[in-house]
Amino acid sequence: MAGCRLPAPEGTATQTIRAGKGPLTNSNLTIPEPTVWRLSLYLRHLQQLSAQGIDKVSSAQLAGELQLGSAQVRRDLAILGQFGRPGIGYRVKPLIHQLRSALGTDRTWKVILVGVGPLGGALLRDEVFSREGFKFVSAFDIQKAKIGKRVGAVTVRHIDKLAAIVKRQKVELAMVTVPATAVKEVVERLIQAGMKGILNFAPVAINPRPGVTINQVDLAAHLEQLSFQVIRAARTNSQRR
Amino acid sequence: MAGCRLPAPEGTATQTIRAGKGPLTNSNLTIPEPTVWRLSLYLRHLQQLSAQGIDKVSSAQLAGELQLGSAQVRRDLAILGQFGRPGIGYRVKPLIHQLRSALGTDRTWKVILVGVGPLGGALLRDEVFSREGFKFVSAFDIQKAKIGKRVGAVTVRHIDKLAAIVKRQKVELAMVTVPATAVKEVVERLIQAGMKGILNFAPVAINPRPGVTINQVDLAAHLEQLSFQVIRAARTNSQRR
DNA sequence: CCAGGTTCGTGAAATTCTTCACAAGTCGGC
DNA sequence: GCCGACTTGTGAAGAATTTCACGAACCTGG
Repeated sequence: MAGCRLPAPEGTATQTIRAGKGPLTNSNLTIPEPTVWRLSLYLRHLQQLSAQGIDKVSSAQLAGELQLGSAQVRRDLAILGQFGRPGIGYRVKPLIHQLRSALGTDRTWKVILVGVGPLGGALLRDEVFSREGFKFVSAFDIQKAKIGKRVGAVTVRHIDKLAAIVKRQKVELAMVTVPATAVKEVVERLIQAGMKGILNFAPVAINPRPGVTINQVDLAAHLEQLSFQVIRAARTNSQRR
Repeated sequence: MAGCRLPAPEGTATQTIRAGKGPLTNSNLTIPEPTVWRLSLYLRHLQQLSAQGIDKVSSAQLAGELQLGSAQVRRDLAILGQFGRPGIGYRVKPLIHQLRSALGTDRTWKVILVGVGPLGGALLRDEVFSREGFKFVSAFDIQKAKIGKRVGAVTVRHIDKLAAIVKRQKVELAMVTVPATAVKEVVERLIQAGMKGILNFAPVAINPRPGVTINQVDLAAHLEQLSFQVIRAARTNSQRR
């Protein structure tokens, strides 16, 4: 999170379904940070609806299922352009397409993973990523014993091969699942190799470089948030006497 | 940074923590949601500093390392009570203690995990959780082949034993790493068993029950956020001509 | 074609969160 | 004991986000 609130010109596909009315295509709008996060939520949920054969949905329905306000849903979706139709709701398929376009997953991203421990291995095997447009092209580790092994769809290579492969294949995203002590060096290598985005799973803060986006996934923090909320719930309950 | 916002916007309640004077304390203050998330950040970073033998730190220093404003750091920490000393900064150890107290990790939480696939196995083996006060007491799966195996510190049991063990051991938190199709049923069982907090790793929205906190960790969403930011960075760069 | 029931998009209000800016506490040196 | 350099905590201002509430679009059935 940090101070990451940059302008986000949203000038994507101009596919305006509506006929008749002026094609109010989206223009240079900055998408609020909290909204971007919710876009992922919407996308995920719409995909489920789509899988169930549902082809239209109202803001109220989405809101109910995702525990949000309907106005919020409408405001969020309106940022992508006019997709809803009054009296009808949103058509699921086009909306999914538009969300992917906004998030950047309307194409395939090449991804590498560094650190094939238990967590790294699990991520390599998880099909959810390829389903969403992220394709592992290689994995790296420093332990000899792991080199050459096949995990998920890729073969583990020695980390010294990293730069070469990243450059040859023009990989733009990386997931880092190495021990905390190794993170700094690995990230440094990745940046040198020209990586554009890095997802770090170790609880270590990295000072960023211009032109490179570094995000962190802190699993312990997720549990802490849960613990906090559980306590809070208990407290407010007992106070509600 | 990463998990900026909570994946699942929960019923925004209010937590009260009281700020008195001395070391302990806290009372009726509602902690803003974004702040709670940052508290985890601070905690993680302070633990690192502490491990390096550093015993005091200023808001400006923390802010620099975590990419925040110093005022924000001070405002956040001030919620816990007066811990800083003008001219000095914050003492690391007590601050850690206070953060853990606020987040609820000043004690040990018993945790179970349901769904011992690759991801579940990785989580069971990850020591970061016990380091932060979360202790796995058992793991469950439905596949016969896995029952009885030892993963990390626990033995895998059949899911039918879930309710009994949860009740006997008074487990309050659960991590769910089962396939999307099974989530609903598993969550239902957990709630029946009296679970207080549930962390769901499948990309499925769950409708919450009163008294139970359900949070979601959506790994694909984290990648999507990264992809979005990378695109945005590229765009703003090219526009800056 | 109208009436009644829905539902979107969006100004404007309300709320929440962040940043500014400064009084006041703390330290070390002399 | 006083000075200058630092640093916190916090009112107040500012910015961002959410929510309200309403006009207009849209469908169905008469």
